[in-house]
Amino acid sequence: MNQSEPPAIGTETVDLSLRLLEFLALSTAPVGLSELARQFNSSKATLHRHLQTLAHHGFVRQEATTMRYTAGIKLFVLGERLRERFDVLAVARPEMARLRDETKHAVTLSALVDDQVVVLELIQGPSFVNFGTQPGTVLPLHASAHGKVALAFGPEDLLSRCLSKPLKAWTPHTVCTRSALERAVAQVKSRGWATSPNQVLQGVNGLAAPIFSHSGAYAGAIAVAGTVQTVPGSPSAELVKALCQTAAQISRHLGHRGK
Amino acid sequence: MNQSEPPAIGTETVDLSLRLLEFLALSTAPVGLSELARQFNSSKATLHRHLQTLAHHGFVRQEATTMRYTAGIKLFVLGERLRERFDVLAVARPEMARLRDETKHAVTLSALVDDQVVVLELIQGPSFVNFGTQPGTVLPLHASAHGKVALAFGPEDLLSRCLSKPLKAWTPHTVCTRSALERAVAQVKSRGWATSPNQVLQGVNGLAAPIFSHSGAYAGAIAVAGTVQTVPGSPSAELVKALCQTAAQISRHLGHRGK
DNA sequence: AACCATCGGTTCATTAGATGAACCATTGAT
DNA sequence: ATCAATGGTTCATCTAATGAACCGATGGTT
Repeated sequence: MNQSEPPAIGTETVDLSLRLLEFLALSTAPVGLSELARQFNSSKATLHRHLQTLAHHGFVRQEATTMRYTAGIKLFVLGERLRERFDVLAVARPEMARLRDETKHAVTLSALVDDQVVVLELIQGPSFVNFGTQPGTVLPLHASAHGKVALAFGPEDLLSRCLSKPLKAWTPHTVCTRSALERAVAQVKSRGWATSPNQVLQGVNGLAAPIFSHSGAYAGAIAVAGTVQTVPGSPSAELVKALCQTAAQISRHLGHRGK
Repeated sequence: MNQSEPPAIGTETVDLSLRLLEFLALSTAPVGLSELARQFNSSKATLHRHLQTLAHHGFVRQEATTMRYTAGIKLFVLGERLRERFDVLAVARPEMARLRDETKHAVTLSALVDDQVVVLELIQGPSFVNFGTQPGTVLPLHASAHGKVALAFGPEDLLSRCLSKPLKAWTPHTVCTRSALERAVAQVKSRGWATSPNQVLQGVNGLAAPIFSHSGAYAGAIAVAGTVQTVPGSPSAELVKALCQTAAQISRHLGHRGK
């Protein structure tokens, strides 16, 4: 991440600040000035000024006691604002809650943003085990149920673009050969839903179905999540039906007409 | 926001980019390059380069069709990461869900970050009316139930700092004189909970109670929200009890000992 | 068709301003 | 007492951010 420094598109100064901001947002613990200077092999003076600016805008905050730096609350506040912009969310939420009550599973909603599958909402299951992916998570296209639905029903060229990059094997069971993925996507396309048993994490599974907008374009997906016991790789007809009906209902609310 | 340009702390270039980013995040519609150049009375070339850099990092994205700019998904992704850092949230969530089921009201959780009351989580009520403040919202200290709890149980000097700035009257009923607020906070302190009927919005009310961490420090507050009919300014003893017991339970989970 | 006013984007000479080596003042461990 | 850290600051140097002027497209208006 450091010694290469190949591209640095646009304004270099801003580039540094953004890398700095992202670094702090992803660090779990507060980081000191010198440590940061080392990480970015830049001078302390430079980073100090950058941090000042970031802090002045609330993007970064400095712990009063240790003088170390953390990401600030502004990032969270602005991020939440953005979420609202995905109008799928507003119409999907009540339906997701109903599906949760009906199936007793956690329900997640994803959308495709810049070729990335992003989790927008998680409705927790009634049990106390905290299943499901947190909002903001970016899911792999080839291994998650959400991702495979996106590949099947999203933009035409998404699959080819996905195949142009190496497919990471998250578990020994992850499908990561070109032909196997193509077959899997074809299956998803024909039956209208996707599962991903043991694909990203041993023992967990997702069952996802697509949502379409008024124009017929792919708008996202909803999924129920659980263990391979509760949500098997070959799920019960009732569960599939409940999921697909909810997805269809959301699509209808978005103005999608007919099958 | 433009012609004054008084301070510009730290690196000026970064300052511009951050203002740009925030502007885009708060705009509801995509904005064009020229429009942005006008807003920031800066040249198109400059803004273009800034936008390039922001886009390269995913903080900004350009609509393919209109060429206009919007805030990107990165802001949301990073923001969600931040939320996890507030460990109150993880332990509070199941308790909040229970309180919701028990009281049939929406339940919100707030924390104090840099003297700001920020809503971290909203558990929707069972009804379909979408009450409660969305996560990411910043609440006023003097007018919200969350805020008054923070004033009563948060840092010592918070009240004085709050009083040093003018108190905005959100409604005709908003308490915004120094003495009235001091009295209100004293009352909250003595009885352990706060309400805010008609304080920020006519007809709505909140009922909040504090959460304390293992060290005894103020960790945040939970509140139920509703109309003044369902959550009256003088709420029923049962409702207060349910709220306070839940808050105490969360405090206990955080390691808080005794009263 | 010709016109004009936009739009997003690019070029390049000028100089503002970002940079880092060297510098404090503290702190804590040895 | 020493030493190596820490966060923070200063200032001369020269990188690199800047904006006027430019291009090619687009879309109304006349």
